[in-house]
Amino acid sequence: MNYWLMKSEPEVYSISDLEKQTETIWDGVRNYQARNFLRQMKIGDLAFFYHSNSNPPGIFGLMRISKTDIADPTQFEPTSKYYDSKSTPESPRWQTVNVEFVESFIQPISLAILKEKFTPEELLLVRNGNRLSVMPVPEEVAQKILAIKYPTSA
DNA sequence: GCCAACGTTGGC
DNA sequence: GCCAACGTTGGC
Repeated sequence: MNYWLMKSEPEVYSISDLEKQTETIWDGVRNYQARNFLRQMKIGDLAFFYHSNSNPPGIFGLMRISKTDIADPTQFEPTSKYYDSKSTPESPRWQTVNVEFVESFIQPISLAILKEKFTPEELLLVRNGNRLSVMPVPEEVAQKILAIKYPTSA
């Protein structure tokens, strides 16, 4: 089982949207490095839901990968902003996954905290200038994030 | 709104 | 294949 971090602007799609919807397709990723990570995901993997362009930015919840290797349908829709004229259904360029809601953090973990706790080597997110919207999170780092989230009194 | 840090595009 | 111009991301 692997851990991931996936970004979304809450004004576009937030953890509470996912909570209401229960499950959604993570469409619209058009960056090859991010897509390559999406291709590596396995059913049952866990992903931190990161709010970008928000105040504060940070990890707001947790979700689970529920379906993998899906051709992103928006690449075939000419009216979509994610339309890719060079992609065909026979050989789709962009794959993605379905995610299902696990939990919304009562106390979100802000970017400031993440920068405090982790080095750029441990967590790609805190690397200066990083714009990747899908990235792996090492097991050890994921456990520490969950430990911050679950107080030690438990 | 500003701007740094990227990724992509396209001329050559 | 190089690289300048351009577009986008995302923190602040």
